[in-house]
Parts: sequence; structure tokens; C-alpha cells
Amino acid sequence: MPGTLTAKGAATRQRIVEGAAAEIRDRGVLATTLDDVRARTATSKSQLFHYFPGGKEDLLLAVAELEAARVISVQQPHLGDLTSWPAWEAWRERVLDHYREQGRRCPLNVVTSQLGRSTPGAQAVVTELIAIWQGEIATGIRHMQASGEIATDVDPNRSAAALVAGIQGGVLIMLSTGGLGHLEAALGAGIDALRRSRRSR
Amino acid sequence: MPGTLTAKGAATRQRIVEGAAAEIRDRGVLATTLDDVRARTATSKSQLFHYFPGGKEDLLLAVAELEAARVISVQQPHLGDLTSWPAWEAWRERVLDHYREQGRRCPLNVVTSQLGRSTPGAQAVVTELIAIWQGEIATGIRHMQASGEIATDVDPNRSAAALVAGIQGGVLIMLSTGGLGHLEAALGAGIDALRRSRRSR
DNA sequence: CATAAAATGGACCCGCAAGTCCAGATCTTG
DNA sequence: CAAGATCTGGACTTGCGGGTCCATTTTATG
Repeated sequence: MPGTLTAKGAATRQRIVEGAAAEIRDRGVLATTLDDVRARTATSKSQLFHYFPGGKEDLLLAVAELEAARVISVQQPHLGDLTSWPAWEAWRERVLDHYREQGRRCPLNVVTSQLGRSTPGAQAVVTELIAIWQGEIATGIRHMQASGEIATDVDPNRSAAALVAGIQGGVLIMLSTGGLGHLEAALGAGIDALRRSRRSR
Repeated sequence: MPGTLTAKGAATRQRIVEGAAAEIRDRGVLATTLDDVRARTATSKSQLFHYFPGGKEDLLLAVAELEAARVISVQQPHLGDLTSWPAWEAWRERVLDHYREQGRRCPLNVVTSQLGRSTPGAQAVVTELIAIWQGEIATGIRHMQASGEIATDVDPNRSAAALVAGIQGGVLIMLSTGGLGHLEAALGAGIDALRRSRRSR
């Protein structure tokens, strides 16, 4: 492991992580070998272990971090600005569009399900991702409560948790069945519940 | 592959599947080798390939079918009898209890995420499981609509889909974080939405 | 420009686990 | 009880893929 990274070194490291992520997206974690990554990124075996001393596990962890960041960033700027019903709709559409075009490949779920429970590092990545996601949604709910669009007896964290769970499940089901129906239903039901909260008191 | 199974043969086959399922529950798919299964079930290599000519994949598929059946049966008889609010509550408790005690191990999600998208067989198992689960819930909703406990403008299939997605996501998150909060929130929010439907019109 | 650290290439090792094979035991059924 | 199927034991092969090693080249820095 290098003490300090050269500019060239940092570039190579990044190339490896991105190449590995792409390979995994294309062919799955199970089917991706270090040799595949090596071939795709035009690097040598020693480079892989130079930048990821822990071997494959290290590399997978770096990929998981990259993909976790992607999951959030692809929802922006909508996710950070849930301040009106049209904004919620825009976010909803964005999420659906993303998974529609991404089709069968949810890189993060794939990666984490591979090393999910095993390594504490990967677990931390997932936990943080969920926390951020849920936090953004909860902030949106509080904002809507402040402007009187959502009833104040709604628990922002709990509702956000339910919504995140629904999205996760919807994506998971899509990965197996190929259908977007469940994701669409979960998003719709979750947002509808918020929207109707005012009227139901 | 045997043309017909002897009584003894059937027993052995079953012993293998159940042993493999237990091993996977204990140590994960990744860490489970055919030798582990062989040791645990007191069988020989040739027996494994005698009953599962397709090798590991065949065996995993059989395990997936077993676990899928378990997922449903553990929710019975409640899942098949969602005809009153107390019944819904009982079902909810059962699901939570099950995953609470099962802790970090969701055998089905583990198995399917391993070969999920790859093999059409495993995909069929998951698709069918989801369909049955969702169908049972939808039936319960229709029953409650008939007795006036749920508003008639609720789409049973869509609501059931959202609920199943929430449960799946909640379980998935529990697998990574260890917390039951999301599952609990998803179940609570989903049922609450149904319960409030009458009042919100 | 000298020197030490970092980066690179690629040959090599090694263990593991899936899968093969066949001899022999056991069962079924006419 | 005989014959053909089914079942079982376990040694063996094989390939793959993660990980090691070291020689060589490139880069930073005084």
C-alpha cells in the first residue's frame, strides 16, 4: 500500500474502481473475477493489489461506496428539495425513470448482497446510505408539515422509513421479476398516504 | 438421474435439501460448499450428483423452493384469514416475530440474490412467491371491503403490491443494518393506510 | 541529476471446491 | 430368488481464480 498517492496513481486507482463497477454492472459480482477487471482496465495483477491490499474484498468495498453515492446523486436535485407536491412528483418520476432504464441491474443491491452481512465495512456503507436517504425524505416531510401540506401527527422519520423500505423492496422485486409494478405501487402508496394525511383527521 | 425414486431415495434427497438449507441458513450461500452439505447430511459426493444432476445450481434451486414455501407457511394461518382488524394485527405480529427471531438470516433473499437473475428457474420461484403473497393480501383487502372496513376505491392489488414491497424492503434493510425499524414502519404504514381509507373520503 | 518512493508488468504458486467415475451394496418386482 | 434397477462410498481429476513475488520503469523532490 502506497503511503501517498501520485496523481498518476490516483487516476489508476479510480480507473480500477470504475472499471470494476462497470464489469459488475454488466456481468454480476459472482461472475466478475479480478482478471476481468484487470483486462477491462488495462492494468496488471500487481496494480490491483498495490491499490487494494485487502484484495477483492477491498475492491468490492470501494465499488460499493461508489455505487452508494450514485444511488443518491441520481435522485438529485429532487431528493434534496421535496418542498411541494410537484417536487415530490418530480422525484417520484426520477426514481421510476432511473430504475426503468437501468433495468435488471441494481449494482448496489448486488454488491451488498454478496458481502452484505459478512464485512462490517460494507454494512456501514449500506447503513449510511439508508440513513441519508431516509433523512432527506424526512426533511422533505417536515418541510411540508411546516407549510401545512402534511398533517402534523405524521411521524416524519417513520413515514420516511416506510417509504425507503417500499422503494428497496420494489427494486428488489424488479430485480427478480423484471416488473416495475411493485416499485410504482410502493412509491404511489407512500406518497398518497402523506398527501391524504391532512384530510383524514 | 433416477427415473423413479425409491422410498429410501426420496428420503435421502429430502435429507440433502434440508441439510443444505440449514447449512446455508447457518453460514451463508457463499461459504457453503458441497462438501459441507455432504458432511452435514452424511452422504457421499455421488449421491449429491445422483439426486441433483445439475450440481450445485440444481441443489440451490431446490433449497430456494423449500425456503419459499417456508416464507408463506410461517405466516399461516393468519395470512389466509385477513378478515378483521385483529386478524391483520395478528398477522403483522407474526411477521415481525418471525424476522425478529430469525435475525440476520433471510435464507430466501440470500439464496435468490446469489442466483437470482442468472437462472430462469430461481426467477420463477421468486415470481411465484411474490404472486402468492400479494394474492393472499389482496384477498384479505377485498374481504374487508365487502364488510365495509376498507373503502371501495382502494385497489386491492395495488395496495397489496405496495405492502409486499414494503415488507421485502424492510427485511432487506434488516439484513444489512440489523434493525427491525424499517420493517415495522413499512408494515405499520401499509396497514394504517388501509385502516384510514374509510375516514379519508 | 541523483535517489528514494511509487507504479507497473507479468510469471508463478497454491488451495479449494465442483464435478467425474466406477466398483460394490441394496432394493424392487416378476 | 434372480435380474435389473437404484443407491452409495470415496478416490481422483481439473480448472479457476485469488494472492505472491520480484524485476523494471516512472515519478517526485532536494
